[in-house]
Amino acid sequence: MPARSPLDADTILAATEEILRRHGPDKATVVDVARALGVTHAAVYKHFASKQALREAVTRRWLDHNRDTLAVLAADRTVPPVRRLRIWLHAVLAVKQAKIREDPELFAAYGILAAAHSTVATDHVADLLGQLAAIIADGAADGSFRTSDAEATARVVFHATAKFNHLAHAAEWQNPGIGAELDEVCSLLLEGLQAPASAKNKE
Amino acid sequence: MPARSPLDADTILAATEEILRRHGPDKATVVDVARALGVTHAAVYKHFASKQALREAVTRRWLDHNRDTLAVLAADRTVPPVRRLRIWLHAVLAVKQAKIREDPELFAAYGILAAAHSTVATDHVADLLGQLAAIIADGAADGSFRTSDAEATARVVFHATAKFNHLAHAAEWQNPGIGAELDEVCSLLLEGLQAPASAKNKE
DNA sequence: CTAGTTACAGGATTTGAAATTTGTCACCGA
DNA sequence: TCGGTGACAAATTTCAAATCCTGTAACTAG
Repeated sequence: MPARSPLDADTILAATEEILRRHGPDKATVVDVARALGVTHAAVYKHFASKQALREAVTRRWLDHNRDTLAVLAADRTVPPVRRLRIWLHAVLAVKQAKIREDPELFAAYGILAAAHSTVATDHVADLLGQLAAIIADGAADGSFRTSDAEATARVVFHATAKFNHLAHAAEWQNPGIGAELDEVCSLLLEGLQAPASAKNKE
Repeated sequence: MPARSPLDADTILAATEEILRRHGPDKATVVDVARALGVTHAAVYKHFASKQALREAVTRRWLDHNRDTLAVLAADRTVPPVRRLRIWLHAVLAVKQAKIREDPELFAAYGILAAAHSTVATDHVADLLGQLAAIIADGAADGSFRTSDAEATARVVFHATAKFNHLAHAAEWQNPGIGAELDEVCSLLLEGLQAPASAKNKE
């Protein structure tokens, strides 16, 4: 007797988030999720192919929200590219710091996916690189940045700020000085991006 | 009957390295080390206060060797600072890549220490920062770099190259493109360090 | 045909007892 | 007194049995 509820994917995702928050990513089971919904675990498998797929859907939800938040900053033409780049790089760090503070379990679930080489993580990086490339392209267009290839430059900037965007450094983001460190790295990178004509630094 | 051998700290370290290589850092025990030396494990504790101290001593040996290798590059005044910085940053990566290839178990032992917040790891970072600051100070002195504080700048450069020097990224160092990525980051950083007078990039 | 059920095989995880390891101590010989 | 030994308590690890979880399948109601 199913009693009630049509049980759509979104309802399952909400319940999964709740279970993840309560039990943490290691102890959360599909059976727990089903129990919270008042159905058998097989019902969940009608909507999601695997436990992995369920975890990915939950994480993708959060990452898509982040992507949209950051996209607003990246696309804001009222802010000059030099300043926009700095703001955006800080925001990338800030949204992750906020998640760790408010939803450590869900953040840990994200970490597990990334370690498992899920495409969810790599897709998100691709999204971020696209936004970064857009900022840099804007800067190249208005003459504030000197670059021949905005996408390549975006990758370089992303690598140079790995300490502030890569999951592997999440433990260090608790450190109070981390924002100032990012600021200093930004300053040096911006010097490089704005540098005139280019010195032959291969010398 | 001790039979032979005065058994000094160095002999124990050599045996420990061998055991670590054979068993890996998780399965290597001090009883194993003692057995390999033909003594009881209590004898090992006469020379090292704990298993942790033994692991640290083995790792410190390797790190000190690295430090010395890199110090030669850092102090080589025959190479101009701009080029020396690039070479040194590549060498930091290269020595770690080599260890992973040749001695994966010992490298893993290093990772365990770093995760345990041993001072061995932080001391080594301090050493590297000192070398980096020396290169940058040389560059400031001969006018190739513009900086008011070589040590602060060294920290910034180190953070910006975290992807290529921080243990957390060790898995990515297998990737064939990693050297080229570092090269690109170096180029951008060098542009920033060499940039004239400075643009007010706070704008 | 969709969205649920029960039943079940195979794989992971938990559990608790046994074994091993760590670290200490009293003692011993050169 | 230095460098070793054997015996030991406490903590940790191992291993096998039991349990639980994942994923599939055959079945059912609307």
